[in-house]
Amino acid sequence: MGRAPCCDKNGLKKGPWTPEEDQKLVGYIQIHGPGNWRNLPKKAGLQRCGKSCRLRWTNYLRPDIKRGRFSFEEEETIIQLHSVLGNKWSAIAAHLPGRTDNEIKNYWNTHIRKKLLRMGIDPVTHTPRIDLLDLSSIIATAIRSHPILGLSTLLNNQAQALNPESLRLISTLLALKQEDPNANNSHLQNEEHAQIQAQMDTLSQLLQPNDEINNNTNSSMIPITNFVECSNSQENMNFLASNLSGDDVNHVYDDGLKPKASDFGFESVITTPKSSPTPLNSSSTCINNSCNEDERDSFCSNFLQFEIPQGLDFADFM
DNA sequence: AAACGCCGCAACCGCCGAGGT
DNA sequence: AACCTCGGCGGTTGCGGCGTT
Repeated sequence: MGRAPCCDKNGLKKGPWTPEEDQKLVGYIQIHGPGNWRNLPKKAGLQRCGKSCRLRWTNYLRPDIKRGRFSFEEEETIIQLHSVLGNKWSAIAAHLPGRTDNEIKNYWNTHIRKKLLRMGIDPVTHTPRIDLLDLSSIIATAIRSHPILGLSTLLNNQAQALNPESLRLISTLLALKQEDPNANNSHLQNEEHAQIQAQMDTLSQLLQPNDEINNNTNSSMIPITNFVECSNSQENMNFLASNLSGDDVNHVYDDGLKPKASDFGFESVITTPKSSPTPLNSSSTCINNSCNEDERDSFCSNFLQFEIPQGLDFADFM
């Protein structure tokens, strides 16, 4: 059993603060400073416990608190710091002037966490989790939107026919690829390459029986195995990412600006594979002006590896 | 217009560590 | 060493606003 809550004492008010209470608290602190929180409410004429007063002050009334939406830079910083610090909200807040730990925690739980989950990233470990992805929609959208695969007709008509085993195989394949996102196929170990090839062959077979239209449109098709055989895994992932849709394209940060094209690059967040022939700002990737938030989410889901920002001194965190 | 469900956020709760006695 | 107080932290809750049906 823990200590009894400090608010259990008789007559102490709980719940939302009134403007009058705020005024009393601010007025008292402006004159005397916070001092002893336990004694403060009595001296300030408040029917609150000290803890409640402290929380109200630190999370809401403090004059240096910055309100409004988190900027893209702040969001990026939170994700970076969280990948290093975990749920150390106060430590994270220390690097975001004007933001409280409570505010950051709320923002994490209501926005960032969900976003990461949507991207297939484990919000605890910050690593891609293929089991978190809504693979059916990803694959469906990707294939539907990418004519070079020649599977658009197949999917338009038979998306439901993609059985769970097919999707499982695709997920296995993607997971394999994600183990070494920098790897060019030519660099794959023979064994790994054979494993991927085997997966793709099986997938092709699984797709085949349902692929009536496939047979009618053969002239424009390339084998599905080309999906992994194209220049490298980076392109495969970009291809998937580039075909995802989202709902936050018009997101406006509190600086009044829409995300810039460069924002979508997550330059400081993502480790860009140096071997990639397709730079993040290339027009052939999703990183362009027409890219929306979910697209960049999806992009991150495949490549998200957090770099330590150069400006951060991690001695501070230890 | 009403009912319902979802979401975001302020506030609360319980625990912990530091410091004092 | 044991106990107590206090401030701080992270997890959770509950209410109000908003959108949808």
